[in-house]
Amino acid sequence: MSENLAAQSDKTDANGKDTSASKARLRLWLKLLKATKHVEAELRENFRTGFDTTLPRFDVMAALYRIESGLKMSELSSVLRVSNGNVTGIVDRLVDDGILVRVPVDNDRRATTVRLTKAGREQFETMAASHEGWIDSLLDGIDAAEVPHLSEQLECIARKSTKGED
Amino acid sequence: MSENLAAQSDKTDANGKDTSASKARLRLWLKLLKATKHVEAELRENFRTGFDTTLPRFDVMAALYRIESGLKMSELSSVLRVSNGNVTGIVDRLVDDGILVRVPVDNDRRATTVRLTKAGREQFETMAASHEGWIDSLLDGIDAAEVPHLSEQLECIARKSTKGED
DNA sequence: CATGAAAATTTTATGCTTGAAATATGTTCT
DNA sequence: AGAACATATTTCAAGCATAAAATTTTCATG
Repeated sequence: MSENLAAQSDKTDANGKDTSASKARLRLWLKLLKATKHVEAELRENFRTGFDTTLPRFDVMAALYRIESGLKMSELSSVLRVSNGNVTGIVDRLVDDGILVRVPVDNDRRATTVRLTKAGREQFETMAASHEGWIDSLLDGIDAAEVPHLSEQLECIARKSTKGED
Repeated sequence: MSENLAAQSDKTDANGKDTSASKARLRLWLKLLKATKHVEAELRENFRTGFDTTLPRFDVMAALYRIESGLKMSELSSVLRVSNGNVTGIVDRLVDDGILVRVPVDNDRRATTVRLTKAGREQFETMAASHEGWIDSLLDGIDAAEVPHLSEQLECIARKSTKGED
């Protein structure tokens, strides 16, 4: 849990804020969380009012759009990093809406592949264009020149779990 | 939705990656999301196995710990930026567990104030110490010198919604 | 080929989250 | 006082999310 615990003891700045490294990281985390939640909330609202859909549905569609041959349920679940049961529910609803189809897998009756329908692909393309615009304007407070550096810092956080495949 | 759309047209780098500003922001957003989800997942797991509780419960307790006099349901909901109905449910369960009490508000029988019990304060202190340590180690890939700059960038994203009260 | 372990998925129980409708109380204005 | 509006909270329906148990099918091995 970090080696230099002995060294730091309630330093505070002129405003009384704790300046220890761990408090600074805690504040950074809160800001990270706040920024992310803010963007997520805006996106959710935009998806809801603009397309009557949700972020999780969009995420599933996005994953399947890239892989035209489709993905197995377990692959979807691992790409999206959500639980198996969760994927089952989201996919069920997307199938009901004609956006996805389940295709049996040859030689393995346990598994099913999931693919976008034509309608699903078309809907995704429309939504993806809007989505990119929304993100662009939500993040327009960030100087373009800073983006690479910022990206790199964020990688440092995510890196430890996932063998970073972009 | 951003003024300079006419100017950018499918530039790609040596690896075929789209290098337009909006794609770069999109990738930044995906990294931001990934980092945040990763930390959240670790925290959830730690709260679950270590204290048999959840992040939303901790958030409620944290908000109430700072304000000893308690908060009204609506205040909690606005501090935490979650819906009213959501707070109702979380508070209900925390009250059942003896961590919170509901106190009627004088002169307004519509409202109730919510406060931590003594047990609640004690539990929170224990958990907050662990929480700070978890964050410290989850973010230890970030150079301490970078924290202020990074914080500032993140503020740029969150700023547009919330009149930033830290 | 039987049996048991492993794999893919679904089901179940519980909780978080939202938006909208409902309930109850308070305030204002005539 | 009564009507109309506003505020505080809860309830409701739907969906998202998890972990754990259950189901079905496959595979390996004796």
